[in-house]
Amino acid sequence: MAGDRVARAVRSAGRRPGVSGTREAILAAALRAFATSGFRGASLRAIANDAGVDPALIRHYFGDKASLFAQAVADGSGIVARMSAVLDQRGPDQGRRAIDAYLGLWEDPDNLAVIRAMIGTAMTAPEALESLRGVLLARVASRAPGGADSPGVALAASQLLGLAFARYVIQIPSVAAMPRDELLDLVAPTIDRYLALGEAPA
Amino acid sequence: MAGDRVARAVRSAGRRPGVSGTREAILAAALRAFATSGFRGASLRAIANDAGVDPALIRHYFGDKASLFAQAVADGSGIVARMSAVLDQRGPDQGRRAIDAYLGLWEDPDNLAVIRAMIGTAMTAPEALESLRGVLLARVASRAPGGADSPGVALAASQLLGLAFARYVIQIPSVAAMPRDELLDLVAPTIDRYLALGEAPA
DNA sequence: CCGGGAACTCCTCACTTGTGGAATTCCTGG
DNA sequence: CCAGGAATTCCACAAGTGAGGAGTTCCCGG
Repeated sequence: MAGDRVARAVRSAGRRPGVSGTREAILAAALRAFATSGFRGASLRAIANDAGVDPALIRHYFGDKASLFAQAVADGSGIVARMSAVLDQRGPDQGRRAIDAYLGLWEDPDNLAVIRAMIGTAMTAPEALESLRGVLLARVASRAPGGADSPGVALAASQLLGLAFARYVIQIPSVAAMPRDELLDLVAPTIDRYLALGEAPA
Repeated sequence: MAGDRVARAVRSAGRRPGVSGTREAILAAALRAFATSGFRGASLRAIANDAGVDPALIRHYFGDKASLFAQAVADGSGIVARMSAVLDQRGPDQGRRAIDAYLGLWEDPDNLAVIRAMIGTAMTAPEALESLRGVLLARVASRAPGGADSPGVALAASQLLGLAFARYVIQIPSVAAMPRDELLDLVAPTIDRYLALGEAPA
């Protein structure tokens, strides 16, 4: 039997040659897992398996499960900035363009994973809610014309959120199946009206 | 020592005298747990403990954890009917009345628990998503004028959902702190416009 | 060229979870 | 008044969890 397991065998332990991108693979897998199973439901073993890696490596790189989550969300949270930046542009067809850009963000599977991870965890973990609100508000508040965070922008954001939720999460047929152009036509006036609230104040 | 543990002692096993309302206590505790921890995160032992009951009683009454969830949601899902009924009433100030009624539903802690349980679980458990969509659509589809489920009603629902989410879950300051009347004034035109879509088709 | 540290794997521990069986006490219908 | 069932408890199990220790292989700076 000693002659049997010659060289490679089980590839046992030890460092691999070359660069491996393991860290990034773990973060991506973690985001997927947190998005689809929530914080508690996502298991480190499943994440490691998805990343093609030993579970102990997660501990090696990130320590805690909570730290893993924080890192994964922070890593992918550039999309939060892009989500709120969507409402920055002004102009004649600002509503149409905002909705179009916003829906585009939700249609990217990677972004969807981040969003679902944040919202899903925010629903079940108070401290995650804190950080989510913090990140969202830091952006929203920064671009208010009047200094405070503007009701118009917030209402526009609420419509966009509800729309994306209905279309991509709950998947209500009439909204999920509607052609993009038609959706834009129907919802753009709403966004335009909300955004105009901040421009003609008292 | 025999004289010591006279009567009550550890209250060991056996049926309790009188009615107990245990079933209802379990359902209520389950709803709380699912709302705050999600489907996976809620443990049967924690639910039983919250209800002041032995974990095995859950199995006795409901069998599966999934069945428990289904029962708990179905039990509290009168609110789903009320949520979609909100969009039934027509008239001059239909938008205002719909928003007012809808927000009222979210402000009841019991209802909020059901909603959070459904949404939180829908985000993290595909099979729960199926049943959630089914329940919602059975109601929404039933009152469509054209026979199919109407885009106008669905869009109105998406705005209401996003609004409630921003106000009660994420708690964006400018939306959460806004007086009810002001909110109604700002959002009612949107709802009115969406609902009018179904009335003047081609 | 060699030694320290980084990358990586295996194994184990203590704990929690969902599920289920068996026993006990009480209520109620005949 | 008594038998059957309902309500309730304790105990046990197998599986999965997060955490951590110990060892192995490789890379790179001196």
